[in-house]
Amino acid sequence: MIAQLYRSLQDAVRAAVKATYQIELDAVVLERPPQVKLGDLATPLPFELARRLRRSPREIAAELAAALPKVEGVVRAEVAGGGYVNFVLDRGWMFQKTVADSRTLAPEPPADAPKIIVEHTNINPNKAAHIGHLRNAVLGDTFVRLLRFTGQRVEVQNYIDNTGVQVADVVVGFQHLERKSLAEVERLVEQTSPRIDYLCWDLYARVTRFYEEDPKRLELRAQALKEIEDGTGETARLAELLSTAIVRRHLETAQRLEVAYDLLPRESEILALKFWDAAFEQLKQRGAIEFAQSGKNAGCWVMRTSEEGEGAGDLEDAKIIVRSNGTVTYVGKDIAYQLWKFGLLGRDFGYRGFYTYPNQQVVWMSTTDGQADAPAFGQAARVYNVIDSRQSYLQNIVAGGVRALGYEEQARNSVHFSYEMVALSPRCARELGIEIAPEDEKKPFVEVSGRKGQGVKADDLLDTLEARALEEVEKRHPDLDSATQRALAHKIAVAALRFFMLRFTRNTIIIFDFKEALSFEGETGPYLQYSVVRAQNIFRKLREADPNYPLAELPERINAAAAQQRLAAPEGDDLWELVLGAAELRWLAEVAVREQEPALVAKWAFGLAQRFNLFYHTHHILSEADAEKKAFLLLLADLVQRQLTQALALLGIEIPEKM
RNA sequence: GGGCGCGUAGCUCAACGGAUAGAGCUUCGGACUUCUAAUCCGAGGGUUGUGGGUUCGAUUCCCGCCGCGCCCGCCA
Repeated sequence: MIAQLYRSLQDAVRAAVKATYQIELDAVVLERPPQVKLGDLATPLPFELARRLRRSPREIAAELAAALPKVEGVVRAEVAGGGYVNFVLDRGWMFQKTVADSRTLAPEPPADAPKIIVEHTNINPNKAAHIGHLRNAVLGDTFVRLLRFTGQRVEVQNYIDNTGVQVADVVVGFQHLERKSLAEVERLVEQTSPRIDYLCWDLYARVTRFYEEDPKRLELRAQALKEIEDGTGETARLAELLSTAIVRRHLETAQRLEVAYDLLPRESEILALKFWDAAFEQLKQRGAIEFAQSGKNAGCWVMRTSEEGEGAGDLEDAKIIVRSNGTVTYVGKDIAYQLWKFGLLGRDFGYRGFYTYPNQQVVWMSTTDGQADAPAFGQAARVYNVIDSRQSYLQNIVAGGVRALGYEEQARNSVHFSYEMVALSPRCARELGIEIAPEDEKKPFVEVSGRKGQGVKADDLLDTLEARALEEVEKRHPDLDSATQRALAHKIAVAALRFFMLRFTRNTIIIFDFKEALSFEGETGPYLQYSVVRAQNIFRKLREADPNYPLAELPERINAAAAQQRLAAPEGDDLWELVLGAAELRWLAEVAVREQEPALVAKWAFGLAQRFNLFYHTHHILSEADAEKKAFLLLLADLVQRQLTQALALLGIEIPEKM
């Protein structure tokens, strides 16, 4: 609700400044005063104007307050502190508007609205998903939810590198370490214990050691890679079998966490459908890449890394796109893929339905031929690539490639949604039995490494969380049947995990530690769920005690004047802060999208839950004797419950029926 | 060597250039016959790495230094 009010207030301040001082402002800073007593919104603008006008900030603040045009919802503007203008909102009006807003669904975007593609997860299909992948998937999925909530049309892609060296490595493992035939691996893929992604987790680490023992064995990898890229023959079949089976496991893991995708584009189709050839032609024609005649990059096609202009980038520092043996690098394929996302490649994948979620939503996968009834993919107006910050150099090259082709707008809309990695705390590494190399002894953390098999597997962590949650549920609800208990424990575990991944801002390295990740108390997902469950319990008890209580009539019954009476300062300050918090949801979601920072939503939701818990302790609603006050408190609890439930849905957290 | 990032309470983290730098955890003390305590209240905790600069105002912007991390491959 507060979003429109922010905007109209900013416009009003801008108008007042223009009318009074003939100054055009582009942005007006609005903030929350430190205490609600001082007002509900404030601008420090007079300080800034004081310099330009050579007058005291307080004088200017007074003039601005007087010159402010009428803004609906704002009762008055006043001078505060050394020169702030503080705004006081109409509490009753805000309450009524927020209640109405919380009961209104945002309209679906039209089918031809500009499309946003979010690419996330992108786990190599050669091993189980680990906590690093989890941060990527949870950040990406939450961002998708935020985009959709703010009215955007979104397509979610999870790129599958099914023909790369990592898949080649496990293929080498099966062929040369395990000495398994294709038929034998087919049986392994079907079995549930050990599941194939776990089995490959260990095998991948063994293959790494196998190479280290004798580097000549890397020739086996090169040979396997060549056969996989070629796409025919037994080795390619084995790679296809393994990668597809592991992708299925990854989808199931993601599904446990409420993470879903629309499309799985695969590298095998990028190769088979000659996406690179199309991109290569464009890059050569527009001079975006150059053939190095001499120097260390002789025989390669390279792209200059610095922008045009005087530096112009040295050919020696340029990034190799095509090797001297004529094969394309990973970045080259990535440029082709990026061009395809914007509909700039002039080619398309075929598509087939690959996996169906319980809600009947289909995940599509790229193929060479494809189904006629497939939806239209790609053709995005903007692309977010959710990839950790270690790849920012390569992401810059991808966007640079798009720009070098003359697609300036698409280059600007190629966004690297960057975040820091998840690492293991030294204690955690010890608990996992990871040997720490002597030179790494003093490091503050241990990097997760799929190659070395060092890390916490996503499903293991979720299993542990579910077991912990189940203990708590059994303790509190011994009467419930086992299936119900498990369902509750699952929701709580997901909340703990997703919130843990979201409470850190993007550029904070998460140093993973079991003690913190397994907590259900304090700043955690279960705390938030518990707050909502408490609100729900009030209404459940009310229905039990008084089935005919006219809940549906409350929004009509509590008009602005009635709400104002309850919220009036100073007695109503605490309740008003709760209303103000609840009103911020949509505004906050917009900020989180603009800043690409899902943690803002997590922090905000936690703050609102804290205020609600305090409210819950302070006001015992059901025993309230004053019927009108009780009605108001009920509607307020209902409002907060709705907004918190919505906020948690944005974080991918569901509300258990009981806790 | 070059590029990017980080350094805030004992620990883990917040804080669009604004008012008294805030949370959680930990520690200590208190609140359950109640809408279930996965909760709440109170206390303790800070030279925001360091030295300068810009500014009415700096945790935030700029520069130097110290410490730490990541990236810089004809790997992906």
